[in-house]
Amino acid sequence: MAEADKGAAVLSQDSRRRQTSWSTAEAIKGYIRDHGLTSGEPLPTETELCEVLGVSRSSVREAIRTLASLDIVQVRHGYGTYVGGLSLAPLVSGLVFRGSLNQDGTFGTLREVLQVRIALDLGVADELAAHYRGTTNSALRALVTQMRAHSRAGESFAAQDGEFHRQLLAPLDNTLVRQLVAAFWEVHTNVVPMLGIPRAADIDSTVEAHDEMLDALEAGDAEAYQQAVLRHYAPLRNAIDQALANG
Amino acid sequence: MAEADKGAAVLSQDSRRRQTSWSTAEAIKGYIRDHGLTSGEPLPTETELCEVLGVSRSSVREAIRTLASLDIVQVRHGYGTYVGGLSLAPLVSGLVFRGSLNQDGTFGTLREVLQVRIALDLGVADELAAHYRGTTNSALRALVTQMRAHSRAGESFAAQDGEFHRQLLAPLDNTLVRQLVAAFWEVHTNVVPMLGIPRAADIDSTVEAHDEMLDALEAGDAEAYQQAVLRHYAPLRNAIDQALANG
DNA sequence: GCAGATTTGTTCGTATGTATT
DNA sequence: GAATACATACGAACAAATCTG
Repeated sequence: MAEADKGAAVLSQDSRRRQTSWSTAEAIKGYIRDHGLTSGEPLPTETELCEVLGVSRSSVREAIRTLASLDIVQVRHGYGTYVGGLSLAPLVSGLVFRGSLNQDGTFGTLREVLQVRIALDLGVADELAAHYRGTTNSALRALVTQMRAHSRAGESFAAQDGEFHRQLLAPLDNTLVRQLVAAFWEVHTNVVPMLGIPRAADIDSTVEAHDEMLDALEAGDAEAYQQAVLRHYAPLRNAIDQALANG
Repeated sequence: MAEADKGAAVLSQDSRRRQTSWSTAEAIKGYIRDHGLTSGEPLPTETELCEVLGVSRSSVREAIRTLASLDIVQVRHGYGTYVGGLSLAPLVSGLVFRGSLNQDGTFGTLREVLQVRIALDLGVADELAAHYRGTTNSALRALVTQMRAHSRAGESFAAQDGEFHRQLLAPLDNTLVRQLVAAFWEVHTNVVPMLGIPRAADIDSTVEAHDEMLDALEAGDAEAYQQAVLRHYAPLRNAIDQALANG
């Protein structure tokens, strides 16, 4: 585990260099790397790791718990420990917690998340337009139809919205971008209910913007897609600005 | 801790709902929230938390370790536990580990990180241009000068590059974006050395692109800034594409 | 469905290292 | 330097969950 340790260099090295729980976590990461394990494959049992690493079970457990919270390993009670999904779940829970700390921070977090979501959506315009040019996408259109129905009935369409964005970015050859977009969508939908903001009057335009985004992409027009993305986020952006101005 | 728990819903809810170490971590988060604690403020000692939460020390310790790995709390050996910086450190370490898993994944990770960095830099163009319009920034210019000197001497200028980007985005009224940019910069600089790629011949153009970015911003020209950003990343992008094609 | 083996989860007690006063 | 408070580490025991035959 020579070079890859540098990722943990964000922490104070010297003070933690000797601590067994820290080095144990690094050792387990090294074990995964050296044995070429990938997501879902089993790790040795806790007692086996104790022997291999030469530390007590308590230390192994704390190290495993640390790695589990980062989704590097996954523990199944009574069965075993496995390599985790390496997802962005820790990012989500951290940001949601940050947003839940205080009412001011909630609005601020949402505003900041919104700007990031917009930047990411705009940043993949070219790649998406190139992929969708000349295609027809009935599954995505169906989701918009469902969204429209729910919106007119005054109901939430979060599920369909999430699925739309997930499917829309599915062809992207960039796992990180897809995970980031999904993560910030999740933070977004978790933070919004904390605010108790009234249902925006112009929420319907968000639904229609999904259709416009798809229109633009199927026409291969990246710029029109970007404009539709901005219209898509406009109602929420207005609601936040208004709330920040009033509060 | 009613609604804010949803952030943890990414994990398998039912199986973890009853586990004390999981609920203990949630309880500590609730303690922080309910007492309005902010970064740097002290938490009760482990033994006090045991009494308040009614669980054993081991469970409290594992919960604290979980939260520490998410930078929600910070433990100072022999002194006490404090509310953490709520930084994006877990994101960095997770991505660096992902990049270290295998050689193929390293290039892939770098390529993906690069696309995200570009999207974020482009996404803040308007805000930066509005802020820098008509200003002169000697500190940033000095960093570019240092970069140029190091580059011509065949040395690394990573430190100055990181500082340049950090200072450039400092005026942004968006903590999340600044942290994300810094985090991905860190992942980037940690992953690159794993590849052993030769020094690109066109690396000098990266240095000059920093000057061009600043020129554009001081002129208030967001679009010129975006072009400079793309030029800034072009050498590395070429190196990656070439490596992916050859390997 | 049941019983037993395996594995993780929780707890306690004790000894040690570390930082502050 | 001494005293105090605290975190760190270890080992052992028992509880709970899961799989296998």
